[in-house]
Amino acid sequence: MPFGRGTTTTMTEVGLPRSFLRPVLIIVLGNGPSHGYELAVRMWEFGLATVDLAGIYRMLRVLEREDLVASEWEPSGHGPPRRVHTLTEAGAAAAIDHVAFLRDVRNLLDRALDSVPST
Amino acid sequence: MPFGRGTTTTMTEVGLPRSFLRPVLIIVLGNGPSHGYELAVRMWEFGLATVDLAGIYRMLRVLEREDLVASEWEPSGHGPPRRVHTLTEAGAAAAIDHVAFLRDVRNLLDRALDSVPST
DNA sequence: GCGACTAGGTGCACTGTACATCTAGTCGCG
DNA sequence: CGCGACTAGATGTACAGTGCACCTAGTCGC
Repeated sequence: MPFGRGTTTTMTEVGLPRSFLRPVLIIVLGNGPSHGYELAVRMWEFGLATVDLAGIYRMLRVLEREDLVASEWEPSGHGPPRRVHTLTEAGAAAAIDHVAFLRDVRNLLDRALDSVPST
Repeated sequence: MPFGRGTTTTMTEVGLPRSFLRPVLIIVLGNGPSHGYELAVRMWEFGLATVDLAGIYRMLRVLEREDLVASEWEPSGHGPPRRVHTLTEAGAAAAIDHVAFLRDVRNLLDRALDSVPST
């Protein structure tokens, strides 16, 4: 999974639209603290189609301003220092909400797709 | 279902994110030609959370520029004339693609939600 | 004539995002 | 040592999408 600089990992297969960046980012952070670069991998595995590193870093700053995420620098001794992000309590609550949101979207799609005649 | 002027029908229940406006609009148009005002109702029934009339009219113009939609004015004898929109051949093909897209999103969400420990 | 309702549309400010570009750390190699 | 590859994070900018307020214009009932 190579995440080149401004790369946008355009998979041949489809993926979740970019508008899921925020919920997915919070949810994968619920699987344990991590730094942006690795979060990109997790999000990609989660099904997000286009994973833009720049967008992730920006979103992490936004979430930090909103107190859903806290971060601290950690020397890696194997490259530049990493900024490790953790969900705050509010963030963990948000994660639960976002999972519920994704579930709702899935259920809506289920119902909606039933009503579509064509295949 | 009252769609006041700049109304944004904020349902208490959740709904599909606004980023689905384009695919949903094309899909509901596949159920038969219609005018913007009624399309809003169909989209709302389809599960779209926030239905902004202004956004729909704008999107219809965009789709027309892209030759996915054709429109003609029709006097209604019961209010102002309506602009009735029809899918072009390319639009019908796009509708099929968009249904497939929604199906893919649902399947991705299915898999992704399985991997989430919490409930 | 006037207000309610239907239908369509514009203007504008704000947000989100893609893409390019930049900094800076480690490691391996000649 | 000097240099390139790789990892990690960040900014700058231009452009698209959207939310909200507002505007036009038709019919109908009073």
